[in-house]
Amino acid sequence: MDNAPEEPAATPDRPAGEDPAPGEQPTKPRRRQARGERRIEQLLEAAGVVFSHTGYTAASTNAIAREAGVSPGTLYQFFPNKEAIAVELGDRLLHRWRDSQGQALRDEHATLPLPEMLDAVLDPLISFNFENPAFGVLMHGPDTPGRITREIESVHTAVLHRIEELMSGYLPDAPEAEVARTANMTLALFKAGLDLIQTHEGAEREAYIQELKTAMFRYLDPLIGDRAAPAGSSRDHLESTP
Amino acid sequence: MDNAPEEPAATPDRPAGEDPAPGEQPTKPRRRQARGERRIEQLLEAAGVVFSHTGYTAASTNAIAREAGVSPGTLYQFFPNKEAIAVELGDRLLHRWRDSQGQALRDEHATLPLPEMLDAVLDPLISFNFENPAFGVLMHGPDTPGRITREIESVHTAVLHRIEELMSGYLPDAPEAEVARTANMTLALFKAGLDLIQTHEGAEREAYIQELKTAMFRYLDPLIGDRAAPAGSSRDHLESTP
DNA sequence: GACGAATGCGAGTGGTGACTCGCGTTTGCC
DNA sequence: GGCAAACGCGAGTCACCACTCGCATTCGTC
Repeated sequence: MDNAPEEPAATPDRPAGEDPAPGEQPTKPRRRQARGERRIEQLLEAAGVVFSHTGYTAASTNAIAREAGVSPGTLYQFFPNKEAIAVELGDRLLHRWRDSQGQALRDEHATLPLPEMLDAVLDPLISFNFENPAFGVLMHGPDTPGRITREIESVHTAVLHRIEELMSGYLPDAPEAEVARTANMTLALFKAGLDLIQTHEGAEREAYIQELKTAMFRYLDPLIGDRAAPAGSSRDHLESTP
Repeated sequence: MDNAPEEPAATPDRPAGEDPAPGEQPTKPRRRQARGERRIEQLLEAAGVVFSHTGYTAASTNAIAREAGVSPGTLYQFFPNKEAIAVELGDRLLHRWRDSQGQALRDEHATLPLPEMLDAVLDPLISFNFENPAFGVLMHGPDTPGRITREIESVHTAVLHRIEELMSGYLPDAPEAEVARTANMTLALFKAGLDLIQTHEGAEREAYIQELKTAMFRYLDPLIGDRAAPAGSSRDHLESTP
C-alpha cells in the first residue's frame, strides 16, 4: 500500500552510545573502545559523502563501507541497518545545526543595524552548510527515512519561530500571519542563495554571498524602515501609506 | 569507481514514436494504436506521481504500473526500461517548460512596468510548476539519470540567458558578470518562492504568491533606474533616481 | 468473421544490495 | 602473557525489484 521509506519497527541497538543512565531498560549498552568510536566517526563521515552524492536510497551500504575504507561487515558492527546510519547522521547534523542556529540568531543581533545583522546571522549559517554538505541533501531528499523527516520538520518550525520572534521585535504591530509569512520567505530566500553559493567557487562564491545579503537587505529593509502599515507590505507591490 | 546512475548504453527502442522518417535506420518503428498512445500517457502521468513522491531510485516500476492501473508487463510493452520512462517524462516536461518559459519571457513583457511584468512572467511559470509537480523533483533529485541531468542543465542555462537578455534591456550598462549574477539570483528567488507556494494551500498560497512578487519587486526595483517607472513605483522602498 | 498485430497480463527469473556468519586479530585488563 | 570482549573481515544468504515470457484478449482491416 505504501512504498515510501518508513522506519521498520523499533530501535534495535543504540549505535553510538551516550552513557547508559543507570535507571534505563537493560538495552545491552554495548561497550565500545576508542577505536570503535573512531570507526563510527569515519563511517558517518563516509555516509555523509555518499548520501550527499547520490541521495539516501541510491546509496549502498557497501559504498559507504568502501568510502570509509572498511568491510561491509565492520559497518554492521556499529549500525544495525542502513536507516540507522542515516538517522544517526541526521541527528548529529541536526544537533550541530541547532548550535549554529542558536549562535546565529542571538538576541544581541536583533539590535544591530540591518546590514551588520545580516553579516552576523548569515555568515555562520553559510559556513555551517558549507562544512556539512550532507545537511541540505538529507533535508530535502524526497526519499529519506520518515524519522528524520519528522525531526527535520520540528527543527524547521523551531527556526521559523525564532525568526518570527526576532522579527516581531522589529515589527511590533504586524499581524502574526504576516510575520510568519515573512519569516518563511526569509528562510526560503536564504536557502535559495545558499544553493547558488554552494554551486559556485572562489570569487564567484564571494560575490553570491554578497548578492544574497543584498537581496535579503532589499527584502527586509522596507519592513523595518518606518512602522509600515500592515496593509501595505503584502497586499500589492506599491500601495503604501504616504 | 563511480556508482552514480548513468545511462547504460544506447537507445534500445523508441518509446513514444514520432513518424519514422523514411531515410532512417531500420530501428523497428513499432506501430502503435490509439489505445497504446493513451496507455503511454497514463504511464507517464503515473510515473510523474510516483517520482515526485519518492524520487527516481526509490520509485519501483511495479509502483508506477500499479499507479497507472496496469500490469508490470504492460509497462514494458511501451518502455524498454525504467530509465526510459524517466527520460521520456523528462523530455516532455522540459518541452512543456520551454513553451511556458517562452510564453512567460516574451519581449513585450520587458516593456511593462515592473509590477505588471512580474505578474505577466511569474503567473504562467507558477501555474506550470503547479500542473507538473514532477518537474521540480526530477530537476533537483540527486539521483536522476545523467541524460536528464544534462538536458536540464542546457535548459537551465537557456533560461538564464533569456533572463539576462531581458535584464540587459533594463540595465544597458551593467557589467555582464553582474547581470548574470542578478539573473541567477532572480531565478533562485523564484524557485524558493515556488517551494513555499507549493507547500501551502488556499488563501495561504495566494498570500505566498503575492509575497514572492513583493520580494522580487524589492530585489529588482532598485536596479532599474528610471526606465518604465510608473506613478512612484520605486519611491517608497529605497533610494531612487531623482 | 477471420487473420495478424498490438495490447494486456502476472507468474517467473536474474542480479543487485542489505544484511549475517564464522572465524581470525587487536585491545583492555589482571 | 593470558583471557574475554570488541573489532575486523568478506564470502555467503535472502528479499526485493527490474525486467521477460508465454499466452489470452482486443483492434484494425479485408
